[in-house]
Amino acid sequence: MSADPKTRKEALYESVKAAVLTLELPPGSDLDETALSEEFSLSRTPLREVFRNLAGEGYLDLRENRGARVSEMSHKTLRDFFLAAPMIYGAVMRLAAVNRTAAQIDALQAAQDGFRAALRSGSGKDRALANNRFHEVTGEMADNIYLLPSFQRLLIDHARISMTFYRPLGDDMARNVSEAAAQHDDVIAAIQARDEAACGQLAIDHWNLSRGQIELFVMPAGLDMPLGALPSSRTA
Amino acid sequence: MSADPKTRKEALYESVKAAVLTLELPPGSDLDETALSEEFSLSRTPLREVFRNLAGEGYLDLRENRGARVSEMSHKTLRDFFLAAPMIYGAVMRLAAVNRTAAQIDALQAAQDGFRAALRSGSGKDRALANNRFHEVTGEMADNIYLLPSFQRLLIDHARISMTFYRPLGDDMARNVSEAAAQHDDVIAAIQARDEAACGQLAIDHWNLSRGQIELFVMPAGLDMPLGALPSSRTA
DNA sequence: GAAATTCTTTCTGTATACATATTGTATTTT
DNA sequence: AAAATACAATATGTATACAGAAAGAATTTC
Repeated sequence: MSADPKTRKEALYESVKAAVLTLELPPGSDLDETALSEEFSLSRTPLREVFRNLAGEGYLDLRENRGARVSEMSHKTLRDFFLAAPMIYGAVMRLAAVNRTAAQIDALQAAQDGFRAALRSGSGKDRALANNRFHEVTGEMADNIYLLPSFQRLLIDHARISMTFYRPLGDDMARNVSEAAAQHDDVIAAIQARDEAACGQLAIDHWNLSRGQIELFVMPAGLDMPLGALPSSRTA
Repeated sequence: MSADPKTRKEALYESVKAAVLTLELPPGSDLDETALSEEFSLSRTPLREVFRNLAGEGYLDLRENRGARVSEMSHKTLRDFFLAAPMIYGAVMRLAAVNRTAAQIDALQAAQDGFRAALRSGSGKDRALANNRFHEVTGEMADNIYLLPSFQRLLIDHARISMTFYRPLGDDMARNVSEAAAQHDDVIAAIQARDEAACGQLAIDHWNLSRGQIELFVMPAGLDMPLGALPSSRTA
């Protein structure tokens, strides 16, 4: 483990963050202070500070006298998510087109390169993290301190929802992620061109793609089975 | 000071929060850990936890090796604020109409009673805090975990901006706050009626009233003075 | 044998001591 | 005298020890 305590805190922060986003730490799971403080060579004091930071950003829940947990996901949060996401995503994308700097475009392109690399050879977790990074950069570009907190919370659960529902299920899935990557390229171009209207439309398109994919798994097509195939309860 | 440590932490939290909202602690001012830990009979450990909570909610900024400061306000934050506020306020108001519970309506009415009481006999700080409380309740009613973080940050700086610009300057001011109170009454009625459209319109009206008042102070009418009244630099 | 209660163990919260970094001051040097 | 450097004082970050609360295990009681 690294010598510098500041680096070790950073490592803990990034580690927990990635574990939450990839569902390696599923919603509701408990975090063990003692185990983590040994793993990262930190005493409990700085470790608990990191927990509090992560709680403030929406990754963890801190319960009185009862330790830290990964923040929960429920039907309600899913509903809240679908309500809030289009508005916030649209606003962030439009602002990104207006406020982006040249350096941020490079960062966005780097994130997109990472995303495509994850598509080619990475795991589902790598893909989720790379996609998350891409959208984090758009948030930095939008550069509005009042929008960012909600946007970042949406990104957390977007990653987790995607990890839940985007499973490797053949061609449909492959086409979907490839389409998402193509949209990312369009987003970069529109942001570079400072085309606010195009960014607004791309936000909608990108959201619809994501939403459609999620809905497919939440509400799959009904099974097509002849009635007679099911034994009735009378014949028990 | 209270015996229960949990209560003392709560007291510290509320005290700093109110001081930030009322500009008693102006943006950028340093917080003294030692002084506050003595004042609230807390050791530095729990005190710093409270600081971290407040930082997560946008009240404070925590700088590495350099203590806590009240979060800054700048021309940029003011601009960010005017950009984000209408959208978020509108969304929260509409959702409040849809999701409010009966108990929350009572809480909202209580907040409004407190606001009117502050108008009659309270200080500017009391008014700002009571108004803040009213809008906090609308946020609770909206009940969307993704919108709340941004909404609450807006409320912090709305209170601080109002404290800066709404000064007791005679009849204009009195008419303005009285109008605001009347709008609050309309808001309660519309939320009670679950009238989402009316709430959306009231959000716009209420925002415009607030915005107009701020603009009056940011951009006052130019002085009307005859040219000859100004001594020219030649006559020095 | 099942339920309840008590005791033990484990974990969370707080205080304090110590290490490290920063800031202000005084001294030295040019 | 001004600037720079070294030193002292102060404040922040970390570790650890202790106190208190929750959870679990074992015993007792019905």
